[in-house]
Amino acid sequence: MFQNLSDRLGDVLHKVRGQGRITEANVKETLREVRMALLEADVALPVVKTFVDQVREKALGEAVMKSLTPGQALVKIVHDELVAVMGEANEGLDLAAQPPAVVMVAGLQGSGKTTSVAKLARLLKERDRKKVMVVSCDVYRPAAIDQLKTLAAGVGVDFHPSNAMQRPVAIAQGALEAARKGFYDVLLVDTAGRLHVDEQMMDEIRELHAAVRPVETLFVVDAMTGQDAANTARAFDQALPLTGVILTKTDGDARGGAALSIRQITGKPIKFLGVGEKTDALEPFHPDRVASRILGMGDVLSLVEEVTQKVDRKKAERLAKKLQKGQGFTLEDFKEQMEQMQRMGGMASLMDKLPGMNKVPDAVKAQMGDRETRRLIAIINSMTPKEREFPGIIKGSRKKRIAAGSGTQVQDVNKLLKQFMQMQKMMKKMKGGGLEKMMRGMKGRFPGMPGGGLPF
RNA sequence: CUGUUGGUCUCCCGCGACGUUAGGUUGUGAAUCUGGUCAGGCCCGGGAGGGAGCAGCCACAGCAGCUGACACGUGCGCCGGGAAUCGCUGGCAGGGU
Repeated sequence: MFQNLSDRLGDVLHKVRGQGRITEANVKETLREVRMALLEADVALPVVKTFVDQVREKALGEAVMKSLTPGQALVKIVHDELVAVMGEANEGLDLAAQPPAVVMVAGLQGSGKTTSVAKLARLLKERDRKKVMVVSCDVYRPAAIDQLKTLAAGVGVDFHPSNAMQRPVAIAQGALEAARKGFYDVLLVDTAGRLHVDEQMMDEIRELHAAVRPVETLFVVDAMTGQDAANTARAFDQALPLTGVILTKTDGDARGGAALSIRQITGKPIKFLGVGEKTDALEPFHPDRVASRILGMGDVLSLVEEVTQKVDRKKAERLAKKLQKGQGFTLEDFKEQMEQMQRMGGMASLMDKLPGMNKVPDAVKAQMGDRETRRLIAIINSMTPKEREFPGIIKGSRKKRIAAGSGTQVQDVNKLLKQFMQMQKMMKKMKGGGLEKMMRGMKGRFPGMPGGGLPF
């Protein structure tokens, strides 16, 4: 995400990073380029202006000039300013109200409201252990209600039925009543997409808002609309008291203008980022982490959070214990590891968050990416349990069977076995160290990885 | 010597015992050369869709254990019934010397 912006800023700052001395002239030059980069990223002009001014003021202060590594200091200032622009700290949802806490979403057509509702429902259910109900008040778009119903079933939250013949306000009130009776913690209200110039529709949503009195009113907006996102948000805010923003489709947004502009223009915090199509692709918005990511410094914090959330603890522990007991690391374990990696969104999203990785060309990323991993998993899937346990028995005719069954070549099977042997050797070395040591070992190996420790 | 009556021997029938088999049942269950269903991966197709198919699962073959016939078998039983025999052996009755 934010690939272009990240590249541009990365280049600019790379130049100054190593410099031992910083003059007013090259600060000016640098800032000019930063400004260009931001404008190209479709960041709103006033935001760019204040941003650059702020950076200049601080950069010319004594702290930077006297610093032993002025380049580094400058980077830090840019980083801090980015954070400031985006709103300092992460703001979560405030659900402290008398349950059921109502959360309403609003936004333009096609911005991703319904999907965001589903994602949010899942997050609240899985991370915060809330009892969640969702309801759709979209009586205009065909099948909108069914869509939410399907999504709700997919993420395992309750859906309050409604149909296109009802009035939105009536639906919302009915749902609220049901949520109260069912002792739900949270009621998520999906609304129809609308334009802020459509008076009739804006009246409707005002009415809706008044009827359910949500504790959170989130504006859902497509990141790819750039600074326009900020403008529409502001327009909506004039009609409704928004409490925050969900920025969607950030995975496809190379520029980042929306993320950087919204806070400044509207004064509303971005609360979540939609980072993909699947229902687990919703991240809380942490300005500092996003700033780090933009500057190519990696977002190890998010990565760690994600790992702890998605790696199956029990399985990992079982594996660690098994290794400690000195039992072999089998193909089955190997497969499990790869599957976990897949669950984290594959290598691509993983590397997106690692420091220094944004210099790796996309082609390489793709190559070591999911496809290959999926094939490896497929190969192991074609083996019998015995073969997974004792790969030594896999000889010619077995290889032939496995290759045919998994749609690969015998060479691929050989390659996998070889990689597995290496992995096994590595595991043996780490025996006794437990999970932490294993993780540490892997982390150390990551940057120079191709051809190295991990099988990709 | 004759008659008679047992045992033995021989044969038949029954019962039993033992063995075997059909069947039942439980477990196990072929990497691939068994069937079904086929995740994943693969192939064809622009797509809609198709196709081959590994692992798994289910089943079947196989194997093992238990059970085991109103089915078959038995150098078996000193078990019952019958026939036959008078070869061997015992009892009883009558006659002769």
